[in-house]
Amino acid sequence: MDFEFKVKKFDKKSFARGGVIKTPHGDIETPAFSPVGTKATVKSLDPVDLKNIKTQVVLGNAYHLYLKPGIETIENFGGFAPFMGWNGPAITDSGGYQVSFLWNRKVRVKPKSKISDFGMYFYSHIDGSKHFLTPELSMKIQSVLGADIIMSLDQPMGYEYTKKENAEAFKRSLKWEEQSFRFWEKSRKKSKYGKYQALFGIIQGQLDKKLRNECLKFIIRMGFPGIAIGDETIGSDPKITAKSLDTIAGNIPDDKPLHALGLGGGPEGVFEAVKRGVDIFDNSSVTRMARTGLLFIFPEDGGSVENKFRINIKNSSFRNDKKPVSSSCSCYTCKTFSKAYINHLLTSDEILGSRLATIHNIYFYNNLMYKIRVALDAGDFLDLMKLWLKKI
RNA sequence: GCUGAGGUGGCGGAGCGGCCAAUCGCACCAGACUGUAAAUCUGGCGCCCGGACGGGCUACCUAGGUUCGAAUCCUAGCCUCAGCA
Repeated sequence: MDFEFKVKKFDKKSFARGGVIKTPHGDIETPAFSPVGTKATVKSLDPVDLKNIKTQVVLGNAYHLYLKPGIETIENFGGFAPFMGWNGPAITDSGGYQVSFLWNRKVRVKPKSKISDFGMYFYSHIDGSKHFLTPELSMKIQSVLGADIIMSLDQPMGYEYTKKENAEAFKRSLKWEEQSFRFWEKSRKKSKYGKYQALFGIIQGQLDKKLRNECLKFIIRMGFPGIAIGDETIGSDPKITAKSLDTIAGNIPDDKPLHALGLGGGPEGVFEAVKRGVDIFDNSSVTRMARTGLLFIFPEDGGSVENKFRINIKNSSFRNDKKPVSSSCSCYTCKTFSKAYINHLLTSDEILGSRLATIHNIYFYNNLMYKIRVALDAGDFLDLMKLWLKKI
């Protein structure tokens, strides 16, 4: 079997589930966190670091890697994971989010990208060159990137869209996802290197239960081996994330893993998501926050919903703090260094600071997911959640 | 000693009669951060009135002076730097 998702334990009081995703490059125990390695690097860490902090899978991006170094280079290395020296399971994103994001957010760059039913015109943020991203191209890129899990091309709905734009985006995503599926089938569901790639359909629809489920049914009907859920409502506010996931909680088939794209909201967001059936998720802010000084702390160290389970290590109050970032954390950073030292490194823009902080944050997340898996196995997931959030 | 240049907020450095509590950068203090265009971005940053607004006070080396009004002009002093002896 090339790809398989198996639930080992269903939580009796919620939609949470513990299981395993089997991929050509190894197993992923779920629920799992995937650090983001957009440009074929989890910023500041190497694969040995990643393994040491129990990383199971990394996520790369079609948009960025297509622009640089380009798929010809990646192909010479047999995929982006071998390129970066990572031999475990990998995921790639389709690029849909990136291009829409540019268009949607009106950020810094002109000209903006243009989206039609045929695909997305966009201008490279690196050299300004014009490109046209279609479902076919995204699939082609992702085939070369060679990840075990790949994403359909979509156009996420957005807060800043008008009603009409959102309706268009929704329809367009269904169309593109179907086209992605067809191209994937045509390439016999395999990467350029002959390994099976599991294509995930992405559920759109924001907080609209009808749209979400229409999309979900379509994905199930098509026969995608996995399901992803995305857009801004999965973002950084745990309450909205919960609302968003409530629209489809309980409707995910037992044999399809559910991936939350860009699941933010810290540990609270993770619990809310797992409770509603999320099996795997990625999030770029875990590593970005590390670099900017926001480090996660366990409840034993004072982490709570109120402080979002984190401290800002750059705050002057830590300048002379000899204690580790988290005394109940057994990552290399916490076992070896003081808060004062991490404070010093990050406020001095020393590169070691980024690395040590990133090690801690990813370890924290992987450890949290481990604790959740253990709790699921023991049948007391909601107790763990209550312990952390002081509520259910 | 002579000649020239200059002394501005923690630092660098604008301003050269009113629009100056003083551009800007750094540092500092906070905040934010979704499928990473992020070692990024945003805000604050003389003191006081709790924050904003508004207001008060003290300020541009020191001491005087000119002026309705001076960081900006004049005089003296002190100090720094460069060149020459």
